[in-house]
Amino acid sequence: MNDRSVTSGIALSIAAVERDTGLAKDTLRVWERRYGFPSPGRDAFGERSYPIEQVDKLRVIRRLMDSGHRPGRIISLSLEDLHALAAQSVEAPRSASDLRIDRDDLQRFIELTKAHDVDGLRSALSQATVRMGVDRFVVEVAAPLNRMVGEAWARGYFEVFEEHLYTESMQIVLRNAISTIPRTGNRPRVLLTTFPNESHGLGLLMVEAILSLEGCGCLSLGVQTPVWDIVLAATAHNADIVALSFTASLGVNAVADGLAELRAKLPRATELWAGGQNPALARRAPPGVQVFRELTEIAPSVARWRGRRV
Amino acid sequence: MNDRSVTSGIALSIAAVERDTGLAKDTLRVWERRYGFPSPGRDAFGERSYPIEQVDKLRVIRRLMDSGHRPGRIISLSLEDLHALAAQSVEAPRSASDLRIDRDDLQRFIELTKAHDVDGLRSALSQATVRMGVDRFVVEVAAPLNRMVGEAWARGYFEVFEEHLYTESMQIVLRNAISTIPRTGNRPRVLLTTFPNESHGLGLLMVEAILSLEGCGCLSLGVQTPVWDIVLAATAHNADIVALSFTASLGVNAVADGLAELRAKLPRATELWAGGQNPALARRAPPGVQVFRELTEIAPSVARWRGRRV
DNA sequence: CGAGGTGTTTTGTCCAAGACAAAGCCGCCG
DNA sequence: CGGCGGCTTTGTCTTGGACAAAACACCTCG
Repeated sequence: MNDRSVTSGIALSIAAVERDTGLAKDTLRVWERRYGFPSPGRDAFGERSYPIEQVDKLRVIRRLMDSGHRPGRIISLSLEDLHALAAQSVEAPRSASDLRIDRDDLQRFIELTKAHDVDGLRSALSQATVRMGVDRFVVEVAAPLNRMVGEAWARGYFEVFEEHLYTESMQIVLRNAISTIPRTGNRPRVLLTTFPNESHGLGLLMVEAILSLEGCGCLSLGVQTPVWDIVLAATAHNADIVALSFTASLGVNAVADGLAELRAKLPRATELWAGGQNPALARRAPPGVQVFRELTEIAPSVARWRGRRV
Repeated sequence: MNDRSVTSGIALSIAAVERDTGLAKDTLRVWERRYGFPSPGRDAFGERSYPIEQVDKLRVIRRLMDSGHRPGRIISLSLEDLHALAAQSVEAPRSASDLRIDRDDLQRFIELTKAHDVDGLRSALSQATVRMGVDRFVVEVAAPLNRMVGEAWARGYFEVFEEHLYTESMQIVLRNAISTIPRTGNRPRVLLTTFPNESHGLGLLMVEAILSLEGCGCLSLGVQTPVWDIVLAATAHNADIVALSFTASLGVNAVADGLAELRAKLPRATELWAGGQNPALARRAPPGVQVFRELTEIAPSVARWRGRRV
């Protein structure tokens, strides 16, 4: 219809800016009203027209927000200040599991990614899989590497597309590893998926690998399954356990509410397991939900489940 | 912040409906004002609350619009009338490639999915791959099957989770097939991805399979890469071609604008290829973009590219 | 010094009604 | 039959206001 989002090369429509930055139109207007930035010009029809430099700045701001900053504090900074902030941003606390890892070793994978050497990265990961075995690979390489990549991205060291390259490569290696695991059993039957708006699927694959090694029957729905459909699938498949994975991309409340709703709708006999880096899981566990902070807790939990079901 | 898109199980917020139907919030409000449908209730905060049945109807309407109908004409029809309309409009314009297909044969895969027999589905698909060869499998099974599943879902025959089961299985089979293809060359170098909000990645895998068979150098970024990052990746990887895949989940305008913007930002020497079921591609092709309506057009195009580069 | 509770600020999303250009459709005239 | 002008339909943009949830700051108690 209206082709108002035509990109003239020097200025973008509000719809184009929404696409490029991920900031909703409403948000762009309200920032303009409150903070005076962005301050788009107007085209011949009286509609907002964003100069490309402002869009670039919006992109940087968006990235800083993803790593914890709030717009009101940073929106008035200059572009250089923003970059400086991004550089010093992450000095985060290390969890216990990180300390066990030889980070220098993992650094190699980061460098391969940064060099865009996808083939090298993929074969290095594959070699690590066979050298270490799938279980150690998942726990000692995949999991901490995911975290490092996330940090590198938040710091601005990685572009979005480099994070995509990494994710795609790791996904291929993990899927490949899973397919090599012989089927040694099928109980408990585990249904794996994520909630809507949670599009990160690597966690799911890591869990699937570990569970398969433990002889569980895994059925993955991929990412973004609505709550009601999780219930339908669990019932249809007669699942013993529903396992969900959460990154920080989902709001704390969405996680808590979703888990509560799912718990209420699931048959009582079906267990609900949740894991991932989402802060909602670091707090008290919702009733009836088993929370996993480390991948290493999975195997003992499977053993316990089998103990209960003897 | 506000997580108003939480799905309460019986009614959805306007943001959730936008996600589920692909209809913009503004469009939903203006339809309500003009046509009286949808007519959402209001929650405790005075905000629109869409009953699930209305969302289903909206989905069907969206589907019909994609095949040429206009909202004002069909929005007041009953759900049965809409289904009847959908059924008869599917009969009519059959594309050339569909005629070659034995639909009864594909029906088997649909039934395996409906029976939730994931192992059966997966091995049937794998067998088809080796029996037919990867290229015929992609063109004659994967592509039409995707379309059938999409239709079955729009018609309400499939639940969301059943569509997920199918997608996950097909993905595994395709990835597996791709990994068996020996590397016979690396030009043209093709970068594969989708735009943000386009989360369907099967099209990408089908294209990757065909291109790999043609001896191209494929690099997939997975789904949902922002325009600017596609440019960065294409430059970094020195890509000859950027290939994008579009389902109907993306708005017609978003496709046209995004392609125009991407075309403007890419180096002139880099070609831009686009394919998929999105109605935007059925119209006139945007300047500087090569549109593919059938997977079979890919191989000749690769040959032509090589001819140009001799 | 940390855990937990309370008040305040920040922030994203929603709402209403109006406007208008682009695209689709219809009928007229050559 | 085909091109062209006018009418209708349709999606997106506009302004300014409102408000709940999240984040933060501060305080208190163990």
